[in-house]
Amino acid sequence: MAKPPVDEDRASIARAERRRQILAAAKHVFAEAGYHGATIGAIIERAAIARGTFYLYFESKEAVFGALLDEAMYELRRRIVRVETGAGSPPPETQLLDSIARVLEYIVADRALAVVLLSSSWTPDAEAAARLHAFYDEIRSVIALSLEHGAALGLLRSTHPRRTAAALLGLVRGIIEYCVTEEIEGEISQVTRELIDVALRGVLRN
Amino acid sequence: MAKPPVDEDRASIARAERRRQILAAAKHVFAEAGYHGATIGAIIERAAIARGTFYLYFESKEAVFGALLDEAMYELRRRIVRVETGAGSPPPETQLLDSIARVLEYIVADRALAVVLLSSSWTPDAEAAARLHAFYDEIRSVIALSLEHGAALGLLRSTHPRRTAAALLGLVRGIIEYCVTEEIEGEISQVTRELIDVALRGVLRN
Amino acid sequence: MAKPPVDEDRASIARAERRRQILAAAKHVFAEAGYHGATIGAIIERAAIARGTFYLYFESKEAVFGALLDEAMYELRRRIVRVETGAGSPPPETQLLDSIARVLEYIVADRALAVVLLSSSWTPDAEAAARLHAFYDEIRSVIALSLEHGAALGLLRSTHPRRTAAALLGLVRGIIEYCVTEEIEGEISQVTRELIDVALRGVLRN
Amino acid sequence: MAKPPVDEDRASIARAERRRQILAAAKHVFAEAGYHGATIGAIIERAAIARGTFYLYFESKEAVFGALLDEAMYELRRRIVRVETGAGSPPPETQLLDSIARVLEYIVADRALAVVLLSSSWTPDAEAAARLHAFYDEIRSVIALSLEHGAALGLLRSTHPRRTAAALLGLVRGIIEYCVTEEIEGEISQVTRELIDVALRGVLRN
DNA sequence: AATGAATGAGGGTTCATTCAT
DNA sequence: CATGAATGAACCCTCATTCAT
Repeated sequence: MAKPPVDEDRASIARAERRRQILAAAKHVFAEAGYHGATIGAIIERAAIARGTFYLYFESKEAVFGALLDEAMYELRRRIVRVETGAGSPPPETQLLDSIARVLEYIVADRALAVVLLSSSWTPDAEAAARLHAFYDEIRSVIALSLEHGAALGLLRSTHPRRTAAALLGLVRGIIEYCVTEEIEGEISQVTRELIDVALRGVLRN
Repeated sequence: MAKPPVDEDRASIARAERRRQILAAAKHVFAEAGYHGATIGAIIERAAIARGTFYLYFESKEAVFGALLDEAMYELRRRIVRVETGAGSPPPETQLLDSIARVLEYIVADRALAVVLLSSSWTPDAEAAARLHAFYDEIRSVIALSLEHGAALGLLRSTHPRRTAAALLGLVRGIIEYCVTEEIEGEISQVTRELIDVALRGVLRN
Repeated sequence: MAKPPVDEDRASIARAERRRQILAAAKHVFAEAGYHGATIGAIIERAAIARGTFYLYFESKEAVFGALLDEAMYELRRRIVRVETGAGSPPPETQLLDSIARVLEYIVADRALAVVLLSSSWTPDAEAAARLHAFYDEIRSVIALSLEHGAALGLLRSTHPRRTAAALLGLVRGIIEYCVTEEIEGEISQVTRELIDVALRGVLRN
Repeated sequence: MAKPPVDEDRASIARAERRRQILAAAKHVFAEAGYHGATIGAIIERAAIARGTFYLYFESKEAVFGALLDEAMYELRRRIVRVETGAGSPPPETQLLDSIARVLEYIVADRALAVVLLSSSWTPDAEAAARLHAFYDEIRSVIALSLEHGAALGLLRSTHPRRTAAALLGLVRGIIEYCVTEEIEGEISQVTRELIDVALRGVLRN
């Protein structure tokens, strides 16, 4: 009674491993060529598997792309927490800083993923594009709510929440793009702090 | 023989007109489908020309895309001026605001162009991507220089110039994306003011 | 004013010619390999055209097959006329004989077409199969009606019309298959007469 | 050691059983999709066996198809007996009727088999097609011989034997197709009698 | 004996590009 | 100059077959 389960486990672990391997290959190919430019040929070459094997793990090119996005979105959502202002909570600024730091660390550590997330908002056909779009919308909403909350508490200035949220999301994406392009790893916390500083206090001296 | 030159002019004007017509069609197609997703078939259909005619005006698909970027970059460069601090110059904030307003007006008025510029930074193959990349780098440099300048004059806080520039560029792109997606036209000046406000003073109350 | 129309005509004639050429090639390939076994590669090789050219004339493999069937069914329908029994009409037997002779002549002259029509009633997917099926049903109905008509007039024996019609249709198909396989051309009229004879009077001596 | 043979028997029985199971599954799949449209995947799914297991019992897709035909042809041959005219034999008409009734009963009871037999005469590649072709030829010969025999005895009219045989084979196939398509089971004997009647006496009243 | 993951040749289709008219 | 029919490389995907477990 011991063997079968072990075998099944082994098999299922191997399968999961294979899947990750293909996903990783696909991520790089999508990053380098974009959704349409990416070819199954490139993916399987990078994953060092046969053509047919790919379709054992993913139904289609679209499906891998979707899986990629889903995974990334899941990881990102995990790292973003709404700012709490109850008694005993850490100062809002710290909470915000932590969320962003977690996101930046995750993304900057995975250049390819960053490229996919930053670039694919428009290109791929329908489905996936819509999903990514919805994701960004979700984040903008979180930011907008936080801004309104902060304003209500008198912590933040009163601005058009969604517009400002869009600007701040862009700001973060700008930094990510920079970090990814410039190979700046390591002192993410420093970058994060600067980022927050610009967002909170602007670039003006006073 | 006075005529030929006139004929040539007329011909060359007609030719330029045709070229614009193709470029405009291509812009929309690229915006809707992305670089790889766009097809010559879609472009010529929209431009209402024959297949062969396209190749009379552009060497290849890559070439139209390049021309599109070049034109846009030219227009954008025209609208961005370095902030001057000499005596008699308008206040720096005003100058900055004017630059951004001009850029926003141009871009938001041409949704398709905005989409192409925002999305294509990674996708198309090599050449054009590099050019767009270089363009964004150039803008980041302009911003970084302005930041350093402002800091030297004691107007701005001292920050890591390129990093902050990247953040600010992202901020502008975030707003553009928002305006383009949300169909907010008309009160661009208002949006611009808000944008500048966030950039200069941050979201914090004090 | 004379040229353009002529050009158009020439072009449209050339186009029709090309289409026929592809249809003919497809007919042979379908006859040799069946619907699924047929490949576009085989068709274009036989038609001596490039892969893409095929798709300039037909939307898909299914489409050529459909066009093939439609054409054949049109030709067959033209050759089948309901037996008339009004005063002054030729004797029913003669009319029947003429219909069948016309059908046999058409089909036996085109071995490949015969094979396609005889074999494809089951295989190809859905659409075309249904169309062919409906066609055979239509013919069975014509036969059944004629049988009922003949019985009402006291010319024919009273039998289960649809069952007998199915048997007679099979009889004709059996002969066609035989003629096509055995390379018997030429004296079709003789074969037709025999066929009718068996159908009308059976094989029994008295 | 008395056991091994028993084990072998048991094993060989089990093996034969498995084989039948696969054949049955294959028959349905071939009937539904045709030779080329049928996939090993569909067969093993229907047989509820693993992919590799299939190849333990059949060398290839072609091989199952061949086995299917062989089995069917064997069963059909068993049911067709040449008409005997010796003293003490049952009347020829009865003998003929019995043969056909046996064939019809066998075939109509197995719709899938009927479809395979009726449709696959042309499609599958070479080998199997030739075998089925040969089988039909064999039947045509039996019929032709019977016709000649009957004519020699003065029972049947004198006709071109092979041509008439082809027509009669077609007639039977037409009825089979009808019975299979129209879901008419049960009173096969009635259908058979009608069939023979048409074949022997034709549709004419006199 | 049984399994099912892996393979890769080959199928249908698209589309950037050319060239005779 | 303009046209659009023709081309064929390249793409995504399927499926018969193999082989390590």
